[in-house]
Amino acid sequence: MNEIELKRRATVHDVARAAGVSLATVDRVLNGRAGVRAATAEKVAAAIAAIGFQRDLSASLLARGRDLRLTFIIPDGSNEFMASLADAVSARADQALAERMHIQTRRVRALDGAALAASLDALNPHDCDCAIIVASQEPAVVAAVDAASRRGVAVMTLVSDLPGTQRRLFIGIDNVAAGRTAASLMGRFLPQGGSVAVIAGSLHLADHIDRLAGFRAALEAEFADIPLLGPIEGHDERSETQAIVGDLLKRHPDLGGIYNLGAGNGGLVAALEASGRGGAIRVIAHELTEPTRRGLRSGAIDVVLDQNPDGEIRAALAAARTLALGDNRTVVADPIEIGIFLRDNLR
Amino acid sequence: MNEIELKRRATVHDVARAAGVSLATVDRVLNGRAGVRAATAEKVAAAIAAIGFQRDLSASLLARGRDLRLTFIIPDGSNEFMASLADAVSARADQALAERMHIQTRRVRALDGAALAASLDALNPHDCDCAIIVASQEPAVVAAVDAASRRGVAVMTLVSDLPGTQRRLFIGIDNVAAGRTAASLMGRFLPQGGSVAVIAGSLHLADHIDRLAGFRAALEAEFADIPLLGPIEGHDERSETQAIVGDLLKRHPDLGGIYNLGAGNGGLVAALEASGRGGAIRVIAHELTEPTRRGLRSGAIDVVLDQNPDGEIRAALAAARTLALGDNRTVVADPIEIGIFLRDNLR
DNA sequence: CTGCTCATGAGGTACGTGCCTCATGACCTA
DNA sequence: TAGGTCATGAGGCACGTACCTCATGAGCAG
Repeated sequence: MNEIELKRRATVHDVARAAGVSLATVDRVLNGRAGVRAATAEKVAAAIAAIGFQRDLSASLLARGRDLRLTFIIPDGSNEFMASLADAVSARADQALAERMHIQTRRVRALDGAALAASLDALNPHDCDCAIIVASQEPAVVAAVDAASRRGVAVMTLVSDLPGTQRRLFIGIDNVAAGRTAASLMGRFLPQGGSVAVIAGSLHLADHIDRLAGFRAALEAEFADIPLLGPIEGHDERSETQAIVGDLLKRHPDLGGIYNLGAGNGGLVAALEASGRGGAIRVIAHELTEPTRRGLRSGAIDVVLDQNPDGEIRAALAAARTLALGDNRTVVADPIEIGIFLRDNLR
Repeated sequence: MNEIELKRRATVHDVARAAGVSLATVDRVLNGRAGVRAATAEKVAAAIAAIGFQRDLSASLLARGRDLRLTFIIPDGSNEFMASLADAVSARADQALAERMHIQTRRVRALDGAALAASLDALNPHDCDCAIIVASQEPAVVAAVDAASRRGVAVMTLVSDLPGTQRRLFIGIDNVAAGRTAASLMGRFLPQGGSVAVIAGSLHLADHIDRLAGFRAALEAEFADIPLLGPIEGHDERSETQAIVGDLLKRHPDLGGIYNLGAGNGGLVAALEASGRGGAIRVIAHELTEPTRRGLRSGAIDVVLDQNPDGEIRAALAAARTLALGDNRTVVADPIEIGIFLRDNLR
């Protein structure tokens, strides 16, 4: 009656038997070692497909006495979200180690393509299986990603993608959708006759570009009469963003809303509070961090769109494990959801 | 220069050495076998704590030639969310198997405590390490959960909790917060002078009770002048809910909003569309399923609060692995976020 | 002291995989 | 035909843990 041990996982032994070869040959094929005729390798590959063999990652790591080595490269600076991303990484480090994943984190100057590229160039497959980077779209970074990939260091992008490169996977939200959502909420909340200003961090960041595109498209489609100011680049810096917002508020008395699709929210909130126009302007920002939380509570910010750094790190770790199986099929990660936060559902 | 193999994970050998006992004794302690004096067990426990030993789950499962056995018990019926929960389980089955977790799913009649209890009673530790159930608050279920726990079958609750029992963990959203969020959005979106009706599935479900409490409290605090109708129980059934909504619309011409905190949304949307008052009533519902998606697109529903079944299953599997380490410390799971969906950010 | 129980140690095998050595035999070339 | 190269097989050891058997010695009751 009990259906215990119905199915047994296929092992390398099963593959050997099915392919009519020895264990050693299966091993040579699986681990890409030389000394196997193409025809024999074919037989083995066919057997693997036929019986649906999947390498046992844990046993493999155990046998090699080796942990998976991951390197996170995260922008440094006054961007609170990046800090929380780094925090999320260290919060997972212990759990990851228990699953034989060794995590290293490096911080590089934000929006500095050369620094990111240099950091990538320093990685070699001997001590890093996979690099997880927050990419900016610059030629040096593109080249470094492809070079790392050729060297045998898999690369995944986090938060901001780098399409058209050898990066194996992007972990992050659908930023076009995020921009659309911002537009739709802005349109609903905006008082009659106001204009909307858009602030971005950098137009070299894929995520910011995507948000802007989504925001523009949705606003045009649903609220075509709302005038748009910007985008203005605040470089994700607190002080620069503060200056921009202060200036906007001073020079545009008709300003009804601000969409900050980048970081620097400390400056955003400070400028709003200093202006005395706090609750009168509809403000949408990104990422639940200390300044945006404060802004939500005080009413300076109406909506925060969030991408849940902790969930992203979790997804990245899971994806890295899958990548490590050496699967050359496309790896898919669980999608990261866009969180919408109002004053009322603050975590 | 390279910092390879800085730290080695502690093994049972290290524990034996640190405690000054043999491997066999460490093994007896770790696996709760008899034949160890209390004083010796103490020494081993102290050594484990001192060197921070953590059992390697993968190696353990490998050695036992045994998968972790998990049983999901999910309500059956016309509740689309429960269907998507079951789908999420089967979607993860393969991946779980690759990590040596064997998943079984059972469906039992919704809101039928006796059926759920019987299903739990049928589980024995020989073929089930952990049961994951969607609980309803009934004495038979409480008893069955505690009995299973005593028998050696760990129990976790999913979606709807069962506090005051031996259940090891609850995986789900903060339903009080969800109710508060619904109230806050309803208050903002509601036209002047309308009343709000609340529909629940069952007041035996902890999640529904919590949502109701949160909704009431927040509405009272922020929008005390909005009259409340209900709660009316729709038993998470499509047709019953449809009848309730049709009746509400007919008998309350001043009705401004509906908060359906349970399921049966197919009926909700059908009744709204049939009434011709589609877009005029502010409607908030739970769970992104086929009917609520349709409702969002057509404008019949304004907001859907979602709890991401796929993420819940993932969290449940991760938690089950942690539980299996036999850790008697409290296990914590990643929190599940409340998703807020408007027409604009539909996945 | 004898005979017993019981805590503990010693050491083996197994799990699935990686990596190593060595032997064998087929085939090619000079 | 001799010598070489090369594909393949056979088998062992290791990783961290589980589980088994057997030996040893301490402690105790009679």
